[in-house]
Amino acid sequence: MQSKISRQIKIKKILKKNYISSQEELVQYLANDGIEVTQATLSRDFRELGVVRTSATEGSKYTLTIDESGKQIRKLIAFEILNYEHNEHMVVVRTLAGRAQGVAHYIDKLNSEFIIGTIAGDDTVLIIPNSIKNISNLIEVIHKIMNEDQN
Amino acid sequence: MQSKISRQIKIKKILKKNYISSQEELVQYLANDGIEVTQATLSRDFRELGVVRTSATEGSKYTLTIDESGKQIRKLIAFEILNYEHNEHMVVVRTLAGRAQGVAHYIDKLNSEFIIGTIAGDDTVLIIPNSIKNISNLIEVIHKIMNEDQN
DNA sequence: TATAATTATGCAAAAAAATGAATGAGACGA
DNA sequence: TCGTCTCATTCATTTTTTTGCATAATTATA
Repeated sequence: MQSKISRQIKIKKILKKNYISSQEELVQYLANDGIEVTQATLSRDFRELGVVRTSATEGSKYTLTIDESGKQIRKLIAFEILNYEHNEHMVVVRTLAGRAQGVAHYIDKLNSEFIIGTIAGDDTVLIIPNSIKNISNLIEVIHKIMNEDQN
Repeated sequence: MQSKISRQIKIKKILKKNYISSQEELVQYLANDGIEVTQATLSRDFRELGVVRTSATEGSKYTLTIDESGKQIRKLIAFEILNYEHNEHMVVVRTLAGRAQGVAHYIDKLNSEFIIGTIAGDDTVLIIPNSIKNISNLIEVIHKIMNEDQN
């Protein structure tokens, strides 16, 4: 029996390549790969991975959503952000090298009313508030992201 | 604050702002923030976070390395990569939306002899081999990254 | 080199996460 | 409405991870 993460990696691959329309079906696919799990576990995996049922031409199938709502993504972002600073006009977030684009993308997708845009370099994200009056609200948003750890 | 991840986030912040030259010292800082841990735990945290002792002007201090060797980064990359495909000339890796830059950065830093460069869009990384003869070696590298989960 | 200071690690306990079995909940067609 | 199918959830259990303590190993210092 492999680890959870390797099972989830496998799930991503299978969903990408095959037409899977029920969790039980995926149980079979995984079994063929020597991974034994029950439907209950897949239900949880799907939630964590952000898998959704989409209606295809023939019936419906499961697809990977590339959305940013998964719990793992949130943890990931928290890990990537090192710190932040701000002045009266904007907030600058420092990230691990090469991760700024990803962090900015996540922040964009939050659709926060306080943010009108982000710009990302290699390890720096610039966040522009909709008003300088909202800098503090904006900081609160960032702070929350950094301390993301509730399950 | 209780979880490991939030403690490590805090550690990153503290190291960034303060001059910490021993693990015991950090124990104190954390205690001031209401986080109680022992030196043993910090020793392990440092390894996981890639914290190193650097010699500063006055003595030595601990610094965050922004390197790509940490175990957490490897797991993260494996999570971000969805799949890959290739033709005779190159390999194309698909990632979660907005994560391609980060993945490409990681791949660059591998300094693989088989890779002469990467180009990243939003969710796609193009990897160019040093020779078309090495496509298979290159694929092996990618494959290994995707299945990164040994502890 | 000897001593002190600091960090890493083996081990056991505690805490947290993952999992399966059973079952509840919801959708859908007969 | 009833029965069927599928997914989500609860509960109990197993497995894994985290952690502190004690101490070994290492590093710095006199």
